[in-house]
Amino acid sequence: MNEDTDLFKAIGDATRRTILDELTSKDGQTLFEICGRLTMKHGLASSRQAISQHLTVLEQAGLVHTRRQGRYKFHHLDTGPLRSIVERWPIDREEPNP
Amino acid sequence: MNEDTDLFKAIGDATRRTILDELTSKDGQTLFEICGRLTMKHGLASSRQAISQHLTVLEQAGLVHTRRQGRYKFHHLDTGPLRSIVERWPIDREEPNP
DNA sequence: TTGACATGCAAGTGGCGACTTGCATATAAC
DNA sequence: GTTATATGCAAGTCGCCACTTGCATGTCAA
Repeated sequence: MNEDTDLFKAIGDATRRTILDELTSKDGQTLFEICGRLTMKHGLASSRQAISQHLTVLEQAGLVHTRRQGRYKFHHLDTGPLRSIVERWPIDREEPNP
Repeated sequence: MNEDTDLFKAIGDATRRTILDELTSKDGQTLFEICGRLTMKHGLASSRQAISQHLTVLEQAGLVHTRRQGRYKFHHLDTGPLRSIVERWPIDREEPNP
């Protein structure tokens, strides 16, 4: 599976996009913290295992990097791969002023 | 199904991304023209019906607009919806010079 | 009008992916 | 050492989606 496939597959799932939103608002969360905040803030009721698998997919796509510390594993957002989308097709960056 | 779901689902398929590539290099193609060029240039061997269904998905996502003229139907690219991706997460637009 | 061309529609099939379930491992608190 | 905490792994289920198949509709040329 090539890089593009990994990337687009990763952002193709609504729960994974919400996880990216969560890491945008607070970077470096643990799995349990993400689970809790997804339930609280976003009303999602996904199990820990489901979220864990989502994080694995995001990591394979290079959108999330992890850092181990004792029994904790912190997840960090990296939007770098998303730039390839912007560069692939001609996107107008700014709306012209009316 | 909300807008985001349509958009990310649309670009989640490799064949549909190749169609967007094709329309980027030559806009306003008919279904048959797209089929031919996908086979020639990209080595894809998808049937006409499959491509037609892909174009429907792209149109639902707002990435492709169509224009009917007699028995022909021309397909036009619109990258506008892709901007929502750029705006959703903080993407560094430019690499800093080394 | 007859035939060729361009597209549309709808049911059926197969595989991939999201999610669950159950257990395992590792670290830290007591 | 014992228990609780945080995460990992793997098999199984189920629904969705890409693709096919077959036929229908509409347009233009002769």
